Amino acid sequence: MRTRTFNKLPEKRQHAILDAAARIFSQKGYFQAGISEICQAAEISNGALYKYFENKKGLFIAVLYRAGELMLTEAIKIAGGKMVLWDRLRMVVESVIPFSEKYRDYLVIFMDLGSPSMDEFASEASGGFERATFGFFKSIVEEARNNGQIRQDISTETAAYFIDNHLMLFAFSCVSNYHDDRFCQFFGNGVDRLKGEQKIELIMRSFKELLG
Amino acid sequence: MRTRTFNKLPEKRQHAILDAAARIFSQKGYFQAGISEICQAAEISNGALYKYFENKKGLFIAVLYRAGELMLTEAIKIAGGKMVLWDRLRMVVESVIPFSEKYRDYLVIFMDLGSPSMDEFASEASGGFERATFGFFKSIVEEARNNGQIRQDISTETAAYFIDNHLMLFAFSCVSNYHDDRFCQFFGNGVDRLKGEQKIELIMRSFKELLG
Amino acid sequence: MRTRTFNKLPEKRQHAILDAAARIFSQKGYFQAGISEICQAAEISNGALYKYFENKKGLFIAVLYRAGELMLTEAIKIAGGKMVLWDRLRMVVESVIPFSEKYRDYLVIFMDLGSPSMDEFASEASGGFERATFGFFKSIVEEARNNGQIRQDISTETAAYFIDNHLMLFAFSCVSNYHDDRFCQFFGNGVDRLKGEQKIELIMRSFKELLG
Amino acid sequence: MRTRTFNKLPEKRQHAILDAAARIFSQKGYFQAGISEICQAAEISNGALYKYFENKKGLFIAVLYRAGELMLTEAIKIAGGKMVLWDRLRMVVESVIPFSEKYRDYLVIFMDLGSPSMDEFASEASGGFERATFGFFKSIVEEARNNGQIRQDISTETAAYFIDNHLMLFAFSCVSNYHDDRFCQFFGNGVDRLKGEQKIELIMRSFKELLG
DNA sequence: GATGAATGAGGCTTCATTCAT
DNA sequence: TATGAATGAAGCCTCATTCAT
Repeated sequence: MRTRTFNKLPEKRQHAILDAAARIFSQKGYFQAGISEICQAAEISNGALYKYFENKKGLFIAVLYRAGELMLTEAIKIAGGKMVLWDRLRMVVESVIPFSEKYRDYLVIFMDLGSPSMDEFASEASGGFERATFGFFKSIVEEARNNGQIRQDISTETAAYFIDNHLMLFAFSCVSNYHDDRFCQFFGNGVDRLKGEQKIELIMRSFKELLG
Repeated sequence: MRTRTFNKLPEKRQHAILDAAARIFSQKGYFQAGISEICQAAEISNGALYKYFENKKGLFIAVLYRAGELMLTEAIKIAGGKMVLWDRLRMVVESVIPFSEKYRDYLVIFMDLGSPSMDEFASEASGGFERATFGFFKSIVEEARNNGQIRQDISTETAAYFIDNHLMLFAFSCVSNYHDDRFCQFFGNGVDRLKGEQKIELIMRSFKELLG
Repeated sequence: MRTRTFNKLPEKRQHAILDAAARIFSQKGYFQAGISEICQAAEISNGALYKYFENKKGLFIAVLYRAGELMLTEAIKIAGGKMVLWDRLRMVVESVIPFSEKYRDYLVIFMDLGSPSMDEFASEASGGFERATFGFFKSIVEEARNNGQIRQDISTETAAYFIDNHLMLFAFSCVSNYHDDRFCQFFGNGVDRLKGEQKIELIMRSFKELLG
Repeated sequence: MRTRTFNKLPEKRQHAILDAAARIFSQKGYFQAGISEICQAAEISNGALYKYFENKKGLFIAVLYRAGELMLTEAIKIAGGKMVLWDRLRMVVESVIPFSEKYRDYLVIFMDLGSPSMDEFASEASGGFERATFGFFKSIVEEARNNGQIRQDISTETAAYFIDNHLMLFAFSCVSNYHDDRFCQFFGNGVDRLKGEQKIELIMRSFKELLG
């Protein structure tokens, strides 16, 4: 574990380094991102990086963990309190845009994990987080059904998976041209881009139409 | 466009070369795939490749076009004839597995386009195909609504996007560990992998629960 | 085997490359010799080197084989014909100096194999050659004993090992300050260096005194 | 000379540090040995090392001096008293094995000095010690000749050099695979390794056959 | 048109040495 | 005096692309 020396840094500095790495990784992708470029962005020497992390892979995994941390923090903010399903979903959907703006880079990186060339990293990060979102959506769906807020004949898995898919792809559409195009082709005129707020309303309409 | 010389090759040879390239691209990803490795797989010389295609990017785009071609061919097979919505959807869903087996490599490459580091290629391929699937799903949804096969209060876009999402992610789950894990976490026990047929039934159930 | 491409080069070019590599390896030692430096000396690009040899280690082994080749060629020149022991030994001893001048670099490299940090290479080259010199010395010693040219009570192994040691260390003294110093401390006044011819006479005297 | 601060350390600590450095230097060779690795082995900080020694080279020279010291101490134990030549030689030969076991690392380092890439260090250490062994062997040879224990017609230099060569290479064969192989090829069957005691007898036989 | 050897810039990583604490 | 984090030059190797044959 080379991380000992990294963990000794002030937390702000740690985050600044991971943020810088995330920026480069998100811009160029893992394989195209250069170590020197990252070091320059992080304002550390090449040597320092290798004191902090075993190698490029190790750095990337640290960035993934940071991404998980941030998402979890965000999730916790959303998960608390009692709420009608639609309010809660709106809250979640609305949180996507500021999150995707503030933590764009981490979201992009997370998204990249889907690529098969990243398979070696996928297990490193996805497991915990996916399981968590599943649990969360499952519980709010069940509660909503018990309260008669959604149709009785919809199974929990179906609803939870549907919600998760839509949210994931919505989040992706906030940071990737490809997914934004796709979203706009379905919901827009295929030429102009939809704005964040418009997307939110469309997502919410989908939820209501299919679950309500 | 060096493609002229490529097009002079017998079609079988063209396909064999693209297939070989697709195999390597899918195994390693665009950036990690080596030109020499591809040439070896395609049984052509390095020099020949640069006679056929401008450069690595040009080769990749040719592979993308081939992927689009194959998907379109498949789509056309499915699109024909009159059919009840559920039968048509089942037909589509069921076609995913053999397609993902036969054209695994192309599907994987297509999947990689979602990665932001591939943004420069995304426009190259997605546009045409996405627009096509949208049109297709939109038309069958509208027909189904007219025939009372699905709920009247569901908008076409919502339904078409929902269907497309599910199919896309199902297809991805057939070729990517990451997406397979995700699917199984939602629908399985999170440990064992679901088989193709089980997935099909779960997808169909989702369609029926949410649209029906 | 990357060597296929190397073996396609004209033999002169092959030797020129190996000679250049041998020069740098002998000057700096294996670990201190830089690939780029070698390429510059060999007038080839870095890339070419890695087409010819798997890596630095592979290049070094090729140099070792070349050294073995040269020594064997030299040995064959010496081994032929019938001769009185003393004449034969003188011939061998005398051949050391021109050989050490012409193939200084290879000799130095061969010498370096004795260092424990080179253990991984030692087996690559020594085995065959050592065994060969042993066989050669053993046969001339036995013949000499049968002809009454040396004392009857000296065992073959003892004599062969003695001869080999002296020759080896003599050869080393021709290319290494350390061994030259050592030789001169024993046989000279410890300050001035002995010349090649003087060394030859001293070696021959040793042979005669101890074997004769 | 940073050595002043080093000399202030308790002698045990000094030896412990030099022993640790010797261990690493012998395992990896001078160029492959890492300063940090040595510091870890010596349980001192990187900074401390540079307080004790000017640089890597300075540390290595200190290790060489320690090696010389130890060898001299051993030599003195052997040199004392009056003894028949063969007994004295046996004593020397027999002392090689325990010495090579106890001070393996120092012996290996000493051995490495023969490599031309170490020429810059060779003068640092060899001079004094070689001169000493020469003096020692010369005196016992002369005494033995005066007592009629060896043949009269053997010159002092020849005998001393012969003895020193054999002892040196025997010592090397105790710590280096390369030299062990060489010894066994000459005296063994070339496959099995000879044990220490067998080697001793073979060395002694050589001495008696050639000098006696 | 086809070949495949050659190029050389650029990537990841190491490590002797320094210096603020 | 001791620490150990930081430096950054230099090392080995890869690979997209070119070009003589």
